Amino acid sequence: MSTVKGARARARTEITAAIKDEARRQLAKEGAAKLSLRAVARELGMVSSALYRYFPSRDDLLTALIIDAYDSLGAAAESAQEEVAVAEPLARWTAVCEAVRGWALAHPHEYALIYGSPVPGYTAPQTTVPAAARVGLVLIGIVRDAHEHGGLTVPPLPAELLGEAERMTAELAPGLPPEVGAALVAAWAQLYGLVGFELFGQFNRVVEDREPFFRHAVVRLAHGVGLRPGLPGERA
Amino acid sequence: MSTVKGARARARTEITAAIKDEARRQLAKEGAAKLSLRAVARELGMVSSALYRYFPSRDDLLTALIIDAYDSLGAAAESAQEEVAVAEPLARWTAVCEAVRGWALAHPHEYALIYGSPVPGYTAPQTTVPAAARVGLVLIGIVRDAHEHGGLTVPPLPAELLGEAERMTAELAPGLPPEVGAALVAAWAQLYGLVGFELFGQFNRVVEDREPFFRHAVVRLAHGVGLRPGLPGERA
DNA sequence: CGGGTTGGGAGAGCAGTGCTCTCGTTCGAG
DNA sequence: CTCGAACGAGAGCACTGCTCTCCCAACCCG
Repeated sequence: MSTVKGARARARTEITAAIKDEARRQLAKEGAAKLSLRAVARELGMVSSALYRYFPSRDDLLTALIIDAYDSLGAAAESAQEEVAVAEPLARWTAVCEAVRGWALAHPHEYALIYGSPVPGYTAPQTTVPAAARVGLVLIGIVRDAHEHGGLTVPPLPAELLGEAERMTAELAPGLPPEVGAALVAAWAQLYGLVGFELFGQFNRVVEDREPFFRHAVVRLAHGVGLRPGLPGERA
Repeated sequence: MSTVKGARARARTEITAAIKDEARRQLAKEGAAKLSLRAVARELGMVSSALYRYFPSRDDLLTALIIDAYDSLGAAAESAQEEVAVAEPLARWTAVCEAVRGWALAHPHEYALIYGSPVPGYTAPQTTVPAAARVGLVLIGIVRDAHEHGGLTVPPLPAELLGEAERMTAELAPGLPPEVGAALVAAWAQLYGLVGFELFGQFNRVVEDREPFFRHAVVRLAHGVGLRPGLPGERA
């Protein structure tokens, strides 16, 4: 697709991109709360009302930025994963987690935009779902590989959780044991807790040397989903 | 303190409280972003400029609400703890975690205010620190009791983390082994991750039956800091 | 009791915001 | 070539946080 297109359509995509770029710049500098449509327009040399030809509202602009942020984070996670051999699932796991943390520290406001407090009443449109899922899919893939090659050991579930664990595992990681699926979702949320606490200042005056702390926490998270240091597959 | 006070001082504290109450109402209904000084003043039948006699800026009002929220959450955690015997640390742990989750679900916007994305450039004033620490202190207390009565088993730390773990444990939970201190801080952040993911909608279409999921995750968190189901103290 | 001090409410006003509407212009498909 | 759609400019509305000035009433002290 993306045929030659007339000058008008070309201009439209270019201007749309320019608006998003400028908005992202303001977002990175001042945060979502201070992102002003008028300021973006001003910086681009256009008048504020013209901007509404491209984004029907401020929320729509933010939504576009959210999708981009999810994609950027997902891409970071994917490329981190690809740099470690499949046969070393624990190393893959930690690499991905550290990539997530690194991305968050490099793009704090964008991380806050996607994982921080959502605007009340604002429910993310379905458009964001695929982009948002990418990091989760990476983690699922790592654990699935480990499961197929080596086997995972996770303590059994309490009876009250069994049904729900089976349901959600079947839906998002079919083939994995339900204990692993449940542990995976929990680990995902906990990873987000670790990153968020550091990013949002909750570790100030508590944890000083964050990298080793995070590394260790993430390894223990991996243990929680059954990934163990030695014997990942022996025979890849 | 708090002597009879003249009518003027009395009115001041009353009006200050009324402003906070109305602000809290708006916060609960619409969220922090839409909390408007003018709307608060309007609702109270005063003019907006009068409100600045009580709070020098919108941020100061928000800070007051943040402290109140921390205190309310801390009180919820403390009272949940007190309802379970000291001799059952694991039950205490889960009770406190569930109290935190319950409070968060009951006061989503206030939870977002304290644990969500902070306004960029806004660093929480030192005033908030004691209130913010209460939940952490409760968790530390539970683990300390368990450690003194029964003993905890936590895997050893990697060398690179030992020094930092000793430092932070000495500072906020002296007496505990450094492995436990580090695990505790991590568990605290992870608890926040679990609650945040549920609250901010990240579990939508993923986890449906949240209570058992949370309960199980929290028990495994407790295992991570060394709390084990049986033998907590035998002899309280 | 009386006068000065001060705390606090009222109002106007400034600069900024998101968003709407109207009015020309210009591009491009039929 | 023409006519409709896309687009930019500008004015304007309702709202925001915050400041400044004015003025009254409560308070403290002699």
